[in-house]
Amino acid sequence: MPELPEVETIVRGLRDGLVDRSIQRVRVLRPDVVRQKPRSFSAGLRGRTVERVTRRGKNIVVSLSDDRVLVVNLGMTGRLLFSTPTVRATHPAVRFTLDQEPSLVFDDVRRFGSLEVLTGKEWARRSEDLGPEPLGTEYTASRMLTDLARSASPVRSWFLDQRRIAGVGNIYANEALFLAAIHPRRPAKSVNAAEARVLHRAIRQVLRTAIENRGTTLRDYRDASGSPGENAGALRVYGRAGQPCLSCSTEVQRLVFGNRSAFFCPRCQPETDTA
DNA sequence: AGTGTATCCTGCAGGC
DNA sequence: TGCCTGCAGGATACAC
Repeated sequence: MPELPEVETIVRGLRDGLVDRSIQRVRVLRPDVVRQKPRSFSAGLRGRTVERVTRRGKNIVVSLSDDRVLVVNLGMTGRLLFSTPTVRATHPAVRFTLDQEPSLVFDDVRRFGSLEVLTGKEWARRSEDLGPEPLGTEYTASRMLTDLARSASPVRSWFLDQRRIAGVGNIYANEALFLAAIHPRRPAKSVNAAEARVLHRAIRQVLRTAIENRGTTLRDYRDASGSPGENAGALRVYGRAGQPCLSCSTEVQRLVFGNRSAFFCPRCQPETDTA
């Protein structure tokens, strides 16, 4: 569900209400979303104060006193919500009672999400396994080209691999490839320098626009206040199989590989490399 | 080493 | 109405 723009929106929405709050009580209602024993998970959080709320890839990173870090990955349907009378969790998995109202709840229908308490060092090591932040100033087109050149996998699959680039998921991978006129199944290493420049600009553009629109809500995604995002109307190919391409009116195609759907315009994104 | 497939889980939409 | 199938924004354990 949530990709970089959705997680960024949630993080921004959590900051004000969470920084300087202390965690008083943790109730694990669904142990399978917690990656450690519920007792040690709770013990690692209880009594600690929130110092920062940041994002790394698709992870929400809550930095706490005593060198603890709560890392939340939302999976497909996870939400991290301030629990107010108007915002009710439908599938609460973990509840956090703070020193002030409102409390915080991790809600997740499918329970593919995960929560974990780490030390700062453990988190730093984990973070090294993630690729660069696509919106970072140091992420250049030439860096992207170098990384693409190392992989023979389909470029859409390349985007989804968090070790290569952090935070991109299926929606924005497909959108960026459409903007760059690159077929989703083309080998990553077949993307040439000129195409990489366009693709680099495209992924950053797509992610920035989605952040401005507060994320894409297709079904489940909500921000920390329970509000949906407004980016769905900005999507050009994702989920539009059978509908006309917005550039050329050719039918948008759906193709399944790597267990995920890819959406593309066969005319705007020919499979044969133009390289 | 790198890549593709199967699996975790629930809910919803569409076909019959 | 109900039953069935397919599908979903993610990550990961495995087989090759």
